[in-house]
Amino acid sequence: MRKSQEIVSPENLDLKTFNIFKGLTDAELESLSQSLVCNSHKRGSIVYNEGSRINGSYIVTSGVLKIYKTGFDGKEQIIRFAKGGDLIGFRSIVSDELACTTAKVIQDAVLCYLPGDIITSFIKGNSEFAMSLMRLTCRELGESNKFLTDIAQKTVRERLAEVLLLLMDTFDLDEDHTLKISLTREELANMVGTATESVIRLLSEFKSDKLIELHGRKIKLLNIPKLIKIGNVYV
Amino acid sequence: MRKSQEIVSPENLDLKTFNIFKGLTDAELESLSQSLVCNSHKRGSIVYNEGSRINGSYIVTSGVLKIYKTGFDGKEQIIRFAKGGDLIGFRSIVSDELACTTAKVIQDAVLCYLPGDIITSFIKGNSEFAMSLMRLTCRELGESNKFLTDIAQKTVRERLAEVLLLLMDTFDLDEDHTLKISLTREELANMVGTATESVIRLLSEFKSDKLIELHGRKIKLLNIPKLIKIGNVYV
DNA sequence: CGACAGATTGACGAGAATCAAAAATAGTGG
DNA sequence: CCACTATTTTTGATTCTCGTCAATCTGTCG
Repeated sequence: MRKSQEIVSPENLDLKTFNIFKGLTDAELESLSQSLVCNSHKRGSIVYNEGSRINGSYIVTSGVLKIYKTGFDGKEQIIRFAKGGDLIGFRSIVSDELACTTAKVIQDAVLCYLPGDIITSFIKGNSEFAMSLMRLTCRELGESNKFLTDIAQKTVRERLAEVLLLLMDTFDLDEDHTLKISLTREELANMVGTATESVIRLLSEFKSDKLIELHGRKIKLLNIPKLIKIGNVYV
Repeated sequence: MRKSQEIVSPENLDLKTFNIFKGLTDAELESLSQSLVCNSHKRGSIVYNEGSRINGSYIVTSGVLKIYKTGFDGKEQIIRFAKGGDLIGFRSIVSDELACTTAKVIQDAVLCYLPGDIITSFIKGNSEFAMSLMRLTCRELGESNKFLTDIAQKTVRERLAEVLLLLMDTFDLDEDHTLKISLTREELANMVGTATESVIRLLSEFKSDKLIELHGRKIKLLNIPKLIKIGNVYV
């Protein structure tokens, strides 16, 4: 089973298109592109593991990854997804701790490795970069706290509706209102924080209520306002 | 009912003792102490409200605050506590968003206000400060993700044991193994993410099992290893 | 003393987890 | 491209944790 690790040339990569690098000078961008090593990773491959030491970060140029924690009984809790344009793994670099999540490819991806030293040197040398990285982290923290409250207080039904809407925001719908991302029922359950069977039952309830349509792993959203109402999602 | 807002002179405040300010130069510390306005806040007073715009941050010099989010049905979810030495409210400054939590005093506190501009200027001007603020945020993010997973996967019983241990780590025990912090049953429930009655029932179960002793709001930990086991808390 | 917030206990039901088994689908190798 | 296997999805039955409601009790404070 050949997985991941086919080198991709980073030359044709326009770093300026990555929001996070907007603040870098031309010289810094040059040194950045020198240090980048880009690889393609197949679905299923693990980029880094919870508990391991990470010495660098990865820029996602294409594909999708799930970032999750493993509970003490082995169940995964998906914290978020990463897609093209996202930077992953820098938390551990900055906080100087072991990785607190696992990053796994769920749609074939091209990732560019970025040594930790470069990140720290950019943070130290370029305050605008530092500020935007910090802004990113703070927003993520806000998200995480919101999600924490939802899981603690909302029912599974509410959370599932909310997750569908979240997936819509993150990955968009195609022309016919179908979520562009395909997840297994188990992955959905691991986002919602419930059992796979509960997700299945609720999805088919939503289907009978004409809120969604199911075609294998593809989910079509028929009635978004109602989903918003069910999920108690504001703004 | 006179609440909060008694001015306290900040002169006798040694900023160097605050970890977060370790990286600042003497000049910066000087300008910092010029800008500080310190007030005492009584139990029950709210420092800032979820959804409001914050223009500055607060250093906690003494006392305890709870930082919480309010769910759509009005129930509080406690995210964390802040005590002497902590900096609160800077997340919104950095991310340039409205406050995503409420900060409420639960033990009379002295707080020093710190204008947002100063924080941003320190971040921009002092890379060591930027780095340590970022480290703080990243650690908090790690915590939040861990807590998220726990709430999603652990039972109320496990979470209550874990919360008792967390309170031990955060606020210490006094000589006779009693938690130094006193919380209402409702506050405990809002940490654990459950109903008040459930906390009460489980606490009295723990008591019958000789794991804890209850004296009003004071909780004495009798069998910490067992609590660790129940809570599935590692390291 | 009376009022009030917080704590406690009991009864009950709903929501969700678990277990088991069958059906459908995807992935694999020849 | 087909057949075979493994994985995923689905459904049903059952159990049980936990939330809700209601009533009582306790302690505090003016």
